[in-house]
Amino acid sequence: MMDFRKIANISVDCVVFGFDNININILLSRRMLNMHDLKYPVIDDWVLTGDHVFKSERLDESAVRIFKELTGFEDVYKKQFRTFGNPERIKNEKDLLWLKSKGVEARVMSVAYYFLLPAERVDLKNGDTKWFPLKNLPHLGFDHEEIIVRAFDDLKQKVMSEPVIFEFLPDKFTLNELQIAYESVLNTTIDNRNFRKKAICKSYIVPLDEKRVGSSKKPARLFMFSKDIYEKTSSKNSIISF
Amino acid sequence: MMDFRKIANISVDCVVFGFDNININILLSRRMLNMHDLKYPVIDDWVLTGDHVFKSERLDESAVRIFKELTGFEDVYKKQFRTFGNPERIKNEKDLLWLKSKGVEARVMSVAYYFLLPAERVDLKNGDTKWFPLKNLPHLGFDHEEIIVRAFDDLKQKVMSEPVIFEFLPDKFTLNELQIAYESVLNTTIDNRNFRKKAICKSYIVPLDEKRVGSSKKPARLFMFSKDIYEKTSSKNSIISF
DNA sequence: TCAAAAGTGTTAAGTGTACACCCATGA
DNA sequence: TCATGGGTGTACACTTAACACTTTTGA
Repeated sequence: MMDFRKIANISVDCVVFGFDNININILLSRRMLNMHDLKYPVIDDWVLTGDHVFKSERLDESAVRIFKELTGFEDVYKKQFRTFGNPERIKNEKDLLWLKSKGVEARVMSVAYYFLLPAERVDLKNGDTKWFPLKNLPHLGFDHEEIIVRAFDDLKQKVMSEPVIFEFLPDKFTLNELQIAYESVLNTTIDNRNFRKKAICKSYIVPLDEKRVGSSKKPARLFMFSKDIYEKTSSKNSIISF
Repeated sequence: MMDFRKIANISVDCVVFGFDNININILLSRRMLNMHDLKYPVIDDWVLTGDHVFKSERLDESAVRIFKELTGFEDVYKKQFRTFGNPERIKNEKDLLWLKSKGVEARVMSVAYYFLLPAERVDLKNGDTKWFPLKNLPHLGFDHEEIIVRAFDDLKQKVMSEPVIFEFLPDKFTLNELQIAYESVLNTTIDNRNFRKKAICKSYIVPLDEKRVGSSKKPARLFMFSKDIYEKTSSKNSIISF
C-alpha cells in the first residue's frame, strides 16, 4: 500500500542533537562528489541528513525513517520546528552542482525536525557520519547552518518551558549531569547548590538507591525523570513574559 | 522576473488572530460550492485563507500576499509555526470534492502562518470574510480546526516568552485592555492591582499624557509599548522550566 | 446621584541568589 | 595521602499573591 516514489520537491531534514556530558553536538553526514578524479572530490563537506518524502508517507514517518537509517533508533524525542523553502535558499555553486548530479529540482521545501538524545547511544559505523560540537561546526552545505541555528533557538525555548532536557540524558543520571545539560543548552552557568536544591524538591526528579561508580572519584547518586509525575503535578505556570 | 505559476503541492495557510478587547477571534473565509442548484450549495462552510505558493515566491512573501489580499495590510506580526502535510489530512468527502472542483492535487503541504492584530483594524467588505470567536468556531473545512488549535498553542507559548501581546492592541492602549488581552490568550484571570503594579514598573510600557475618553465612564490613561526600550532592557531571563 | 469602569497599598509567603567548605572515594 | 568531583546551609533580596475600597466621569 505504501507508495515509495519520492515527492520531487518536498524533503525532510533532521537536526540530531546529542549531548556527551560536556557539549551539545550535531550529527552530520559527509557529502562527497567525485567527478574526474577520485582523489580530488569536487565536493567534500558536511550536511544534515535528509531525504525526500515518499508519496504516501506522513511527514513524521519520513523524519523517523531518516533518523532510523542514521542512528538505528526510532523512539527518540523529535520536533518539527520549521520549513525552509525559499527559492533562493540554494544558491551556492557546489550545492547546485550537487543537486544536478542527483537530478533533483532546485526548489525543494525542507520540513525540518530536530531530535534529542545522549550522543553515546549512537554507534558511528563509519567515518561518513560524525558528531561535531555545536560550537565548532565544519563548513556546511546548503543552508544547513541556518537550519541548525534555528533548531537550536527553538530547542532553547523548549528547554525553558518543558522537560525535554531529560531526552539528552540516559534513564539514570546524576544531578551534575543534569546541570551541565542545562548549562550547555542555555549557555549559562548555574550555581551548583541552588540548582540541586531546586532539582531535589521536584517530585518528578526521583532519587534512586543507586550510585554511579567508576566514572569519578566519589560515587554520585542517580536520579530518574518520571514523566508520569511531571504530568500530574506541574500545572502550567503562567509566566507572563513581561 | 516573478514566476506566477503556482506550485501544485505547496500552499500557505494563514491563521489570522484578532483581538476585539473581549475575545480572541479568527478571520475565516466562506467556502461555497454550487453544482446543481444555486440555492442549495453542496458545500457551504468556513475555512482559513490560503493559496498555493508561486514558483519564484518566498514562503514569507506568499503568506504576506495572502494576508494582504484578505485584510489590506502587510506590516503585521506573523510567524510560520508549522507545516501540515500528511497524506491523510484531507479525507472528508466534501474536502475531496472541493479539491477536485479546483483541479488541485490531493496531497498538498500547507506551510501555516499566524498573524496577530487588533480585530478592529480589518474592514470586512463582504460577508465572505468574518471574525469568529476562537471559543465558538463554526464547522471548518479540511484540517483547519487542527491548524487553528496548533496556532493557538504556539501563540500561548510565544506570549509567555516575548512581548507579542502588544500586536493585538492599537499603538495606544490602556492597562485594562492589556490585561484583558493577556487573560484572553492565556485563558486565566489576573488580579488587577498586581497586574498594574507589574506593568507600570516595566520601562518599556510607557505612560502617555493622554487619556481615552468616551468609551467608558472614567477616562483611562493610555500607554504605549516601546520595542526599543524592551530590546535594550530585557536580558533574556533564563527561566528553567522545571 | 448613580452606575460603571479606573485606579490604588499592604502584608505574608515563597522563590531566587550569592556565597565557601567538607565528604567519599580511587589512584 | 591527596587529587577529584560530589555534596551541603544560611541569610538577604526580590517577587508573587491575596485582598476591598475610593475616584472620576457620563448619563
